[in-house]
Amino acid sequence: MTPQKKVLDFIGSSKATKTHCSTCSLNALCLPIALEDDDLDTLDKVIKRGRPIQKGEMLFKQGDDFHAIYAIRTGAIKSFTVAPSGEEQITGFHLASEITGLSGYSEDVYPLSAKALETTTVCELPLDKLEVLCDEISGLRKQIMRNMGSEIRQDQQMMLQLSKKSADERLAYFLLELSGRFERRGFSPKSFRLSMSRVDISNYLGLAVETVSRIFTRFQKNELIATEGKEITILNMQELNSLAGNPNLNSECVAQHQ
Amino acid sequence: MTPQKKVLDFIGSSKATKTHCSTCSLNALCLPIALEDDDLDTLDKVIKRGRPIQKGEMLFKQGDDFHAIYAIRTGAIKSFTVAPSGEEQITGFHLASEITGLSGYSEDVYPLSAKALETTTVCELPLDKLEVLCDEISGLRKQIMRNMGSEIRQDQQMMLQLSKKSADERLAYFLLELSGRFERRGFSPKSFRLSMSRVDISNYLGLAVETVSRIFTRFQKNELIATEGKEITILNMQELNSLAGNPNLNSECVAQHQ
DNA sequence: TTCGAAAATTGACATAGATCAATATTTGAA
DNA sequence: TTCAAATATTGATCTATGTCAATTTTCGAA
Repeated sequence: MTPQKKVLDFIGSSKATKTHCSTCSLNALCLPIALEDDDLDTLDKVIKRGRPIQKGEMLFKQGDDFHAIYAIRTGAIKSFTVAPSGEEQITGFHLASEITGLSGYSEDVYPLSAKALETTTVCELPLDKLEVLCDEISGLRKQIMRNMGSEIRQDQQMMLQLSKKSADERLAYFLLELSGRFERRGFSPKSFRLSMSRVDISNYLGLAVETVSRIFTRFQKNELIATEGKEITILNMQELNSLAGNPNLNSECVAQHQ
Repeated sequence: MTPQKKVLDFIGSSKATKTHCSTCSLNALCLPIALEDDDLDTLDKVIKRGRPIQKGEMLFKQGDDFHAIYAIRTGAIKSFTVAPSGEEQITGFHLASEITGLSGYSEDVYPLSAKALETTTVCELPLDKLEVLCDEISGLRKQIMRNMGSEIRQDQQMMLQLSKKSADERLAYFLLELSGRFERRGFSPKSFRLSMSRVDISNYLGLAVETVSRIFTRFQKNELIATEGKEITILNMQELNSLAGNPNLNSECVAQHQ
């Protein structure tokens, strides 16, 4: 595995750091190329590090001019579209180290809004500067396209969940998917913070709040998970996985014939 | 509105044509820049125009190496993922003039399969050549990213449909969305070919075949649509629109206070 | 043109999860 | 610390749509 420079580590620091990651996170802006120091400096000049965004504040709004993409340094945000009828649909949650705003590429305005779920700090990558950089640094272009590809893949995965899976399967999938993202960020996949409300979760999963709440309690009764405030602990990963319809995802040694 | 060169018109012909389109289709590779003749020649050398693909044949398969994106010249294809559990989920239909295979950018293999719904001809744009071209022609890169952005937007729209809308609303939305795509291709939005089966439609919309079938008959009884073989005619666009939850989408003159 | 298989339609019934309603718990501002 | 508002949980129904089953229609090969 080629060492990869994590641009986000760089973005996160005021000076260029040269951390490497062995596996590339689905959504992080990991570059499969080594950036020259010059390029790092250029990038540094381009990045805007703004004030923290408070819980409930908007990062950008549906219909705003598409002027930047954002790398999240700390915190979490939710993205959602609002239909002409007024219905809101949460299209995704973004955690630290992930990129948001990419769908703006569709037509020069953001087709969705992004709101902070907790106090959040971001790096703004202004589009005009990024455009120039993309032409200069071919690897950067590739990596942004890779990120967009991942978002497409993730959304299509979600379509499958929404159209084919039961409520139990959806919640199990949701928790495991989150868990995996924390793991890739180097945190424990067993215990993490659920910064979104039950309403947000139910909206995202296409279920009623009551249904989600009921399943949470049942999962706890069955000792699949434990919750304490916003913290959640996954007690039985194996079982949760099979519930989610992934017979043996995280199992290292479930050897079976055939 | 700036005249835009339709690369697909070019791709469709053996010699460079210079057609323009006034409005840019959501998914077509319309360039908002004018290509130089040199660039057109370069592009011409890159494009592979293969044998027609017969109904039921695969264009590419989930897990195949990501080596090309495809512009559809004639015909129609469906894209679908198959979950570890074996369930299939159709993630989209692609008609002539649209681009498919973009989600391959996520991780060097196609995360989904594409199968022809009828005899289909495509232009293959090999990735390696395209990469080089993207570096040379900045507008090309932008346009491909725009296409990816549109796909994200479309998928997220679909998430809303799948998680919030009733069966009636979904089918109405589906028909209108298709209609719109035909219109943008310069065909009648009122009468077009439904090349996908009821099973395909139901799978895509997250419904049972029986439900879709029932709604088709009901829509016909209510004189919203008429079908004859694979041809469908939209009789009452207005009503269908309000059913789909878009109170006044195509209405030019539904002026209302507020 | 005919025939068998695949696709579509229609009907009867079952159920997962929505909805409505009441209560409990958490949060955060004073 | 206290209290009101927001959020979450639990219970009792109701319903849209899935499932199973039986025709009917369409399609494509011989």
